[in-house]
Amino acid sequence: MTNAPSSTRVRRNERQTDEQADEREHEHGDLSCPECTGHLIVDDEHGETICEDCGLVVDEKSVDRGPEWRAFDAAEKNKKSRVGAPTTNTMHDKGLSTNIDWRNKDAYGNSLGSRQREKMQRLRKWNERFRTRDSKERNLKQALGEIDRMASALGLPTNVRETASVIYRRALNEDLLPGRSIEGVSTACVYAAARQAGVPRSLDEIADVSRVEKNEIARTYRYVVRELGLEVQPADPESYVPRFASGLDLSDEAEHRARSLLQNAKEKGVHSGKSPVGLAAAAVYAAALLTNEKTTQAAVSDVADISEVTIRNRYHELLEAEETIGVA
DNA sequence: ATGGTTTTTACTGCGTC
DNA sequence: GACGCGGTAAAAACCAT
Repeated sequence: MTNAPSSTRVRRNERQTDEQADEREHEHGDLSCPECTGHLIVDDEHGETICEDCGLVVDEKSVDRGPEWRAFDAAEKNKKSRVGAPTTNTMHDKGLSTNIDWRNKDAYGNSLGSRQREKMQRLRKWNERFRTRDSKERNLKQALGEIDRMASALGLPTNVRETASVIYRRALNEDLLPGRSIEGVSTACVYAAARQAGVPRSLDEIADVSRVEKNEIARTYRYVVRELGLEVQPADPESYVPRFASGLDLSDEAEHRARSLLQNAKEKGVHSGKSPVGLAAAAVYAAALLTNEKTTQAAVSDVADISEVTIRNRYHELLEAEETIGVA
């Protein structure tokens, strides 16, 4: 940013958004503003002397020790601050938290007395406690953001997001996270939550909005489900029907038809071992034919992410099941 | 790792508009 | 001739063992 020394600038309300700013500003003796005779304040952060009342910038000679660029809120400010140790992403807290050495030596290398040693033990213990708690908070915050992002990308309702967050929290509390990425676990939580809520999304759809490989999602999902004892029934083909139907602009009648087709199939036990998505897609396609609504296999395959071949196979089976029911 | 099952890919033929 | 549909064989993916 070109720090043009304009003669009179006015800064209002742009000031201290965080604690640190408090210390940088202090009263500037008995000087008063040439404009309004208000108090002058030295703002070391920006190297300016400004009027407390009217915001007039009187002097801006001193060195700017503040953050690199302008910041519009506290978070951004922190990010752009020049101070602090270099951060690393390899540690859960980016290496910014306090570490207490395990050696019982003081700064000069002398051994500590027994009282001091005890004190250090207590400090270590508590420091550790706070540190891990903090890391969990941070972890959670990031995960929740991620969950929200994916959920809205998938058009999932808020109750699913909440379920996902709850699952995530549980995973976090049970220490399921170490060794797994936040991304992966939050994705798995979304997947699980969507299924539990009866609005399942296929692994492929999930993988599309996640930064994690499908394989890892599946693995993490199984792990989370197992460890948390989550009960997730195998996805019911019917739960896919509404989404596909509306994606194809089909009538309610067709949708209803698809459901009854599926129920029939269920009774005949046609659906064991087959992918529920395929069945649902086939049912939707068949229903569209039966209600004389225009659809193509290609269209269904597109909205359901299932190959046309599979749709054909399934929908033959569906119709067969329908006939045998009619005969029986 | 392996074998069995399901799904996908790729290709072909048929009928219709 | 392009399109929708049906079928097939081989490859790939998936799953339980």
